[in-house]
Amino acid sequence: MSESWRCVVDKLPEVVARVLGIDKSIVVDLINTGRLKIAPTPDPKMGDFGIAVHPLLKNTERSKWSEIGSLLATELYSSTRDECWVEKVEFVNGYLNITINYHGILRKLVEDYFTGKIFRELERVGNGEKVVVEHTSANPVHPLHIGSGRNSVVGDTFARLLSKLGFNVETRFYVNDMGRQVATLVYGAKIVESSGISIPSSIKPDHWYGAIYALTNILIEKNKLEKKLRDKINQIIEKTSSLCNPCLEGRLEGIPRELCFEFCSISWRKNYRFNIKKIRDIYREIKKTSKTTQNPLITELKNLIEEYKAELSEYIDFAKAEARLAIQYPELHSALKASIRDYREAEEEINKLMQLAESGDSETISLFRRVIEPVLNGFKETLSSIGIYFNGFDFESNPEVVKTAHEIVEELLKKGYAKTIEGGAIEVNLDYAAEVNEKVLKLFYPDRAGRFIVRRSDGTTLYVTRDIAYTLYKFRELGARRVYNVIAIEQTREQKQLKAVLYLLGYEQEADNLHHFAYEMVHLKGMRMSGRRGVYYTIDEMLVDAKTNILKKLFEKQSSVKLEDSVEIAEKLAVSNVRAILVSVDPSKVLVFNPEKIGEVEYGTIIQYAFVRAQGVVRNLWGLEFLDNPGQVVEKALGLTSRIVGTELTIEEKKLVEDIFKYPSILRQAYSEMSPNKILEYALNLALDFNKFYEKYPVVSEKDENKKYTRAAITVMTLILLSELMDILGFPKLRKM
RNA sequence: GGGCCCGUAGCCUAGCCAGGAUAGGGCGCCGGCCUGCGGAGCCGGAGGACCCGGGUUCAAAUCCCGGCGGGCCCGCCA
Repeated sequence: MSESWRCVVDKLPEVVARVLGIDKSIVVDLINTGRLKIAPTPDPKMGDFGIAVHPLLKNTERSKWSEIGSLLATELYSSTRDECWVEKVEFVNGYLNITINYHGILRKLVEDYFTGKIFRELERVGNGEKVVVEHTSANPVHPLHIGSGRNSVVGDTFARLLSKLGFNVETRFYVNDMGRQVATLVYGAKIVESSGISIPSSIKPDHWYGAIYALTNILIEKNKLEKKLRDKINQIIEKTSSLCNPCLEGRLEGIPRELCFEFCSISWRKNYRFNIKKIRDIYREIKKTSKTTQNPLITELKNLIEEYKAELSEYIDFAKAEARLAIQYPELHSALKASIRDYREAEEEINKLMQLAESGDSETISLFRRVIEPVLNGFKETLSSIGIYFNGFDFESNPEVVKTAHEIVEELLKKGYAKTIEGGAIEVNLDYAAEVNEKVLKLFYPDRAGRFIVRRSDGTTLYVTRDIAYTLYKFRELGARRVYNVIAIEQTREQKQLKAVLYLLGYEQEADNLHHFAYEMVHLKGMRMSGRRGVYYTIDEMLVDAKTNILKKLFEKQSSVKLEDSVEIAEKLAVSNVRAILVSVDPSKVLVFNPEKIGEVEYGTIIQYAFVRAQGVVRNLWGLEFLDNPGQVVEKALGLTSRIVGTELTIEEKKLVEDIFKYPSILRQAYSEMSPNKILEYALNLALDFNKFYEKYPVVSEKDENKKYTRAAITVMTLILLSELMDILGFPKLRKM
């Protein structure tokens, strides 16, 4: 269809110039500047696409529009009918509506698709260029949840798309094995190990270690908060006590007597058991008083109590999380609780572990690796269940990369972009860099570029520093010509800093070819996820929920599918639906997901169903199984080319032909705009349009041979495209359902 | 305080960058349709201040300005 557009647009200037007696170049200019626009019509009855010619008629009286318009239509028709597959041109209130001869297009499509020309052309986009896609890269301290799942699916889908476009794609998982979070996990795991507890064979390792991490973190944080709360209470007691006498003696302006009594009550009973409830009562009174009084002592006390309340609610969150985990994992809870008594000791231990790991202490590094390994195995298991595999895992603690990180710091110092600041840390001044380097300026504009630390005062590197080194590794060691980092949008600043440093160090090409593929967060309805508290909705659970839902439906409708097949089918549909949900929304938008409604979002099922139906047609037509031998089906279909003649296409058929025509441009668009959601949307539309076509027009039993083979060709093209799209979307392919 | 992103029916979403006709889908809701290439479907219906207010234009969901609401970022964290 777009070829027809282009063709018509090419002819347009000459026709318009002739009819309106204006200069051809004016029209060309209007088209090039987008003032003359071409777009699909809102209703196929009006034609297939229309050109809005209002700007040309601007100076013409409205009453003469139809006269001139009709003339334009006739002239345009006669000069495009043969070359541009145009069947009809009509003028309707300011639009030239063009109806296409779909048969011409269909014949071309059939040839291009069945000879594979379309797919070969698409592979020339990448032309074998090496591209590294880093995705998932979740901290190995808890199982993959729906947020990391979005990363995985978006990244994997994009990588698959790049492969289809002929890029030589390598996917990498960056394992963070030396940060504070991992150190916390290792600290907890050591306690568990020394208590003689080993992982039960029935529990998936990432979930087990996720519980250890959460409990360790919770116990430390709780302990810390307990101490803070106690301090705060003491401060409140002190404050109120000091107010007691002055208040009673009427030396505090604007404070009611009742409040004074409350103050004193606290003061007088401070040597007995303290009643926490009292604080609430006082707070209520103080809030009332603070509305009428400006007394700074009251404001001070109010702030103090508000801080206390905030800390208390945080404490309660942790306590709840602890209680839940204590019930689920009693042995872990009691072991950890017995050992984590003072948060200062624990944090000291954790810091020690971090420093040892960063300094390259081989024993510590291997301890870290040993703890992380089972978690990574859990990740791999989850990911493989949704069809995601990596070409490699890169460890942050890799000595080579750490060494490069230090070299980068030296280089930055030498070039004058970084300097040692007070306290001994090394800081990069990007504000200065932005003044001398336009690329850096543009990267952050209109925001200030700012400064950031690349080496701590104790000599260790930071995440960004190591990330810079890792990026160079991707280009130099992995041989990437281009790199996509699928990383949460919240890390945009860090990704810019990384890019800026590449520019500053003279890696201009690498910086230009480094892309941050940013995606927004996933919010769960009715749940605030937090890895630190062990609250998350995991991919594993999501898959089970989806599967259960599908099975329930399957049994309700009493399908002809055999019982032993139904579980497998439900599993594959679950994978499709889960992947579809996670890729369905534009990456720049927050994805809100309600686990309760998992059975209601079934994009995957819809696509699978169309795929199964199309296979059914081929099966009945030629007795061929597409999944066993797609080549044979295509060959058979190619034989139809000569038999596609003459018949008028129905609206549903036209719609499908249009869809099929769009395929290459959709892939290119999804690639250049980094929006894999467009692939899903397109696949969904194709499936829906196919369902409508399928419902209305028989293929196998059609008596009119022209119609029959035309429809067969459309069906096979749809089948091939659905198959290609499912490759990209990472759906398993069903034969029956 | 500064910077970025998002705001489209009860819910979710496309369209916005490159302004055009009746704002496209899906879920949910209501009403129809099974001797069929498998009904996990199809047909029809109800349901919209395209967040608000200005501006530019023959024409604004789309561009510009100003608000409002939500999210994210501005660490010797990762």
